[in-house]
Amino acid sequence: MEQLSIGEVARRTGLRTSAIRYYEDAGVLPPPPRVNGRRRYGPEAVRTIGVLRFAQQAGFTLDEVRTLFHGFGAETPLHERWEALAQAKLRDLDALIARAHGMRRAIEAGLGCGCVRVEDCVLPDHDHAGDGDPYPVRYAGSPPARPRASSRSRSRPATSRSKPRSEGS
Amino acid sequence: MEQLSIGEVARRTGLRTSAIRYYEDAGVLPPPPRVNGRRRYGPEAVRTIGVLRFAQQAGFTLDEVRTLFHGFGAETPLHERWEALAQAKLRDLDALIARAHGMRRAIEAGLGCGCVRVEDCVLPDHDHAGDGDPYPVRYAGSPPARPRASSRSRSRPATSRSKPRSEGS
DNA sequence: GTACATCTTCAAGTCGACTCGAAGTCAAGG
DNA sequence: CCTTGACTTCGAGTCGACTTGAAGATGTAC
Repeated sequence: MEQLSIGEVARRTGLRTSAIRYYEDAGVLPPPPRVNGRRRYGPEAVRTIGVLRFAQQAGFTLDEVRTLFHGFGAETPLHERWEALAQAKLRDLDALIARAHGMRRAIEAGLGCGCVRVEDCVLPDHDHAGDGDPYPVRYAGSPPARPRASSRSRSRPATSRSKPRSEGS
Repeated sequence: MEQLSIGEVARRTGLRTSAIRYYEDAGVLPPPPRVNGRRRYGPEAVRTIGVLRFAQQAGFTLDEVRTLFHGFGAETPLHERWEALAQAKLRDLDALIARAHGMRRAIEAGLGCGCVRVEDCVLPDHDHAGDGDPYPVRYAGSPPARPRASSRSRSRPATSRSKPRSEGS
C-alpha cells in the first residue's frame, strides 16, 4: 500500500507542506495516521486536496470547503453538497461580475472627465452622508510582485463586533 | 470661510473619522491645518475624499490613489493621471471578469458531477505539480461600517514561484 | 559517526484597509 | 466644579490563507 510523506503529497499537489498542515489544523483535511510522529497519507489524499483546491478556485472559502467535506452526512453525494452551497456562491459571483463591469465603466468615466484639479472633479457627485459603498468589493488585480507569505495561528478567535460608535454624533 | 471638523467631514462623506485619519497617515490625504491641535478642513476636502472613494470603488488601491493624487506634476490634469493608471487596471479587471466566469463554470461543473465520495471525484483531473493557480484574484466584501458577512479572498505565490521551496535542503 | 534531508510543533509575520480602545486634551454648559 | 462630547495619539486587533523561522527529532546515505 502506497504511503506518502507530507513532502510527497506537497510535490504531487503543487502545494507547500505548510499549506497541507494548515488545512489539517483548520479542520479541512483529516489528520492522517502517524508513523514515528510523521504523517503518512494514502494516495487518495492527493485527490482530496485536488477537490479542495478546485473548490477554492471556484470561490469557496476554507470554511465552506470544510462544510463541503464534513458538514453533511457521510452518505450525501458530493454533487448534492455542492448544490447546497452553490446558490449563494453563484449570486456572489454574479454580483462580483456586475461590480467589475461597473468598475470598468467608472475607470472609463475617469478617463473622460476633463478635470484639472482633484477638487474640481464632479465624478463622485454624491456629497451626502449615509450612502455607504454600494458593495465594497475589492479585488487585487496587479499580481503582487512578491506574493509573500502570510500566516496565522489556528483556532477560532471569532470575536463578534458591532460596537456602538461613540465618536460622531 | 467654512471650516469643517473631522467629524463633520466624516458625516458628509459617510466615512468614520478613523478612516480619514488613516488616509492622512497613509499619505493619501494631506494633513490639514490644526486649530488647538484639531484638524480643520476646507470644504474641498469632501470632494477630494469623494474622488478618493470613487477611485477605490473603481478598483484602485490606496497606493494607487496616492499616486493619482500626488504622483504627478501639479499641472497634470486629472484625466491624464487616470489614463496613466487605467491601462493595467482595466487588464486586471478583464482578468477578474474572466476568472469569475471560470468560477461559475467550475461551480456548475461541481453540480453536474455525480461523485459520491470526495476521493472519487475526477473534477480536478490535474494531479501534477507546478500548475499553480492561474492568477491570484482576490475579491472581498466587507463593509467598513457594518458587520456584513461573506468575505473571501484568494491568493498564493505565483505559478513561477521564485521561492526556493525547500524545507530542508 | 556524521552529515544532511525531512520531518515535527509552535509562535509570529504578512498583506490591505481599516476599526477599536485607552488615555489624555479642550471647550461649552449646568 | 463636573460632565459631556468631540477631538488627539498610539498601539493593537481584525479578516483569510497561508509562510517563515526556531529548535528539535528522526531517517537515510556515506
